Amino acid sequence: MDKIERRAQILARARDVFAKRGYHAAKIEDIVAAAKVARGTFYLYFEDKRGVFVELVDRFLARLHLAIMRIDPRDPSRTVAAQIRENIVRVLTLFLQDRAMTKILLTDAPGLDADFDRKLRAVYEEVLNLLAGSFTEGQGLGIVAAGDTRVFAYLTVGAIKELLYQSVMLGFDEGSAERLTSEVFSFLCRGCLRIPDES
Amino acid sequence: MDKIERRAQILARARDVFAKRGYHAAKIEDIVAAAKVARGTFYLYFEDKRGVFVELVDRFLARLHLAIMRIDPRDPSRTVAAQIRENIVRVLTLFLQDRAMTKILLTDAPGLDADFDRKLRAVYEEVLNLLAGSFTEGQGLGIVAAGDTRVFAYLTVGAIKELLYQSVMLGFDEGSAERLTSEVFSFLCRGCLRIPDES
Amino acid sequence: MDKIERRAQILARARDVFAKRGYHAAKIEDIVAAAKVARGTFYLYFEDKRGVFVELVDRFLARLHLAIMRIDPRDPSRTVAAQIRENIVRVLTLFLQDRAMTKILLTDAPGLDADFDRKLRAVYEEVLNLLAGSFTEGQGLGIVAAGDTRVFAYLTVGAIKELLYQSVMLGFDEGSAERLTSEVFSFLCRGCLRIPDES
Amino acid sequence: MDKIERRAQILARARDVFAKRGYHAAKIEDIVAAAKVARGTFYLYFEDKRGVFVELVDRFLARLHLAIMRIDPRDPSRTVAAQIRENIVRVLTLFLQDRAMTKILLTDAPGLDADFDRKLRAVYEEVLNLLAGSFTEGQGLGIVAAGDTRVFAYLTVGAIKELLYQSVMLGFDEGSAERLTSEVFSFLCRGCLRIPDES
DNA sequence: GATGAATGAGCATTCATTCAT
DNA sequence: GATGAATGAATGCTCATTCAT
Repeated sequence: MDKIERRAQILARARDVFAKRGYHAAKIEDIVAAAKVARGTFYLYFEDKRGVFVELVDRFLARLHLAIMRIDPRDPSRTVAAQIRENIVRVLTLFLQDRAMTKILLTDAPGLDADFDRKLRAVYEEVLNLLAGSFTEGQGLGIVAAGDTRVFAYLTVGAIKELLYQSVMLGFDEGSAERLTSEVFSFLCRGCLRIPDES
Repeated sequence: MDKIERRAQILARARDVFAKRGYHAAKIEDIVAAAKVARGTFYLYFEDKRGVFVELVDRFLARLHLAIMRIDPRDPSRTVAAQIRENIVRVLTLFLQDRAMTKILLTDAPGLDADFDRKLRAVYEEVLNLLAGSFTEGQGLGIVAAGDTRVFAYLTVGAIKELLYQSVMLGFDEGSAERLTSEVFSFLCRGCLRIPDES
Repeated sequence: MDKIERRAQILARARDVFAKRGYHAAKIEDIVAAAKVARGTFYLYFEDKRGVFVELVDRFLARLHLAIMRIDPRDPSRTVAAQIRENIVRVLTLFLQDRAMTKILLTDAPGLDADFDRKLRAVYEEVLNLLAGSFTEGQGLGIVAAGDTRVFAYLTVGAIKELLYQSVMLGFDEGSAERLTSEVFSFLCRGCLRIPDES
Repeated sequence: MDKIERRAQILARARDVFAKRGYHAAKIEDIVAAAKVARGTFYLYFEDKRGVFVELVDRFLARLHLAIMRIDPRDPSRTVAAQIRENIVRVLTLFLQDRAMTKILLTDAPGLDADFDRKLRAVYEEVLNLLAGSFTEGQGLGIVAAGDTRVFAYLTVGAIKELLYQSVMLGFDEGSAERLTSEVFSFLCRGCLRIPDES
């Protein structure tokens, strides 16, 4: 087993342990036992416990980044609606394909420490800005409701995060991505209440 | 200062410390220093570190419980819409009035340990069932869209949780409850996209 | 309840707690709870935890002292044998009447700390010297076997201590003193083996 | 130094510390200092403080068990008297060779906690039963005096325990085993008093 | 490189003792 | 005197990290 493989092995087992036990309850002991390497070997490949954790989250965030594509209203080949759905389906699929990382990202990553929180918020901010920006742009095109687009972004992201968390916790399979996308998309288009909104 | 006050004092300072540092980084040392009591005094009022934490969360959840009231479609004095808005405003106000607890509940409470997680999920499940049940009832009355009401519940709760978390992190004041309620209510009624939903 | 009584009350309850739990496992909390006085009251009557313990042992040792009377071979009214038997019966009765103190003296008193151990050894030494001295005297009178009288003293005291300890632990009642005295006396006179001793 | 040696090293130093200070006054700090290992190393080899202590006692009790051999009255090669003397000499030698363990066993082991006390009593009971059984058997063969054999067993064991304790405390050397055996054997055969026993 | 034994700083918790009321 | 809340020194134990082999 070469260095690359060994590193990947530790990373993957660390991910499982973090997902199962949570960052604090996960002991280096658990990780090296799961990865079938010696304690010292762990430190040959990673700076420290925080190091593996951060790398796991960073890698996943990078993939998340790739999954989110800017909507182009002028794209002649795909409607805005289609592009939005594609984004949603890509994001849901990414998360549903990696349950462990979903759990880690949603429950352990925030609160690790001040430094990491800052970085996480920066990434999060970027996603929110992209989303809020798109909403603002969409308002100009008449395809987004009037209102505080930043709040729209929070509500949208929160709705999806919760759906993902519950899906992963309750064990929805990844095939659900399509169905869940429809539900989310509908929710974004028309909400769930059919009550005159006088506000 | 009598026992009740002293207990409240420690509880309040522990809350601040947990909110600021997170459960694991919060040391008993920090708590007693903040509460200006001796180490031993802390253990006079609470079983252990977990004990204060659990009590803080339990108390807050109890208040949350009181803030959520069942919607009565037959109430002649208040429309369903008004009742929903009142619920939302009560919940948002509760959280915005106690930033520390909001942070604790949203980032530290899940992941404390298996036992507490179970309890937390049970409470959460109750809220979700109430909401999903109301949605199902609402579908019969024609005031809730067709679809998986459990998913609606996840999306709704997630949207509100995220909004709250961001509000608290970014420092929105509690006066925002009214405005945020309007945004949430609109979102629930009409979503945010104005795109034909062919799904 | 006056001071004397209160003091006696605490002393008696402390004795029970020490006997039941042992010195280290006995908490001041247990003692004051058993004596039905406040924590602070305990310290009005006794220096500290060690203080009560030492007083209990001292008092008991004083009574033990009184129970052991020098054998007078010239006493015309009582034979030596009778005097020895009386000593044994008095000692056994004293211990059997106060099970708690028996347990405390035999298991907790030695090992309390270096200082107390010294004192205890001094008392013990006195008893041993008295006994060994009597044995030596007895050798002159032909009523004690030849041999190291100090060793005789150890063997005698040890035999009685163990018998007492077992009697108390197994719950012999104090009425057994007479019977046990006969057993001990016989043992001292003739041993238990009927084998020619060629040594 | 390999694992076995290191373990033995800690065990031996812990024994010395327990013997010198007593179980409760012995701090982990003292043990690791004496063993010249780090605090954590101690916990690498033993469960906890109670763990080392129990292991020390268990090991010693196992050796004690081996030292005590059943008397066979039909053995043509050795008289009963010789077998008894051999038992006594083996037991005395074992204890006199390990002063620290003698002190630990006699003063610290009883009273550690309820669980250990139970185990200890069980071992003790076994020895007593063996002894009392032998005495009963001996009565049938006419080589043991009439009387309560269980009491004989208590008296015998107590006499030896005390002799050992004093020997160790006062620093008799192990060469004394032979002489002490003679004294004990005589004591068991003929007692120490030369007074007509009319009981 | 790999190993796993060794390290020791760090922390929660206990409990004898004090002292303001 | 009596009370019991408050105190804080003391200590067992954990676990991330290091380093000799």
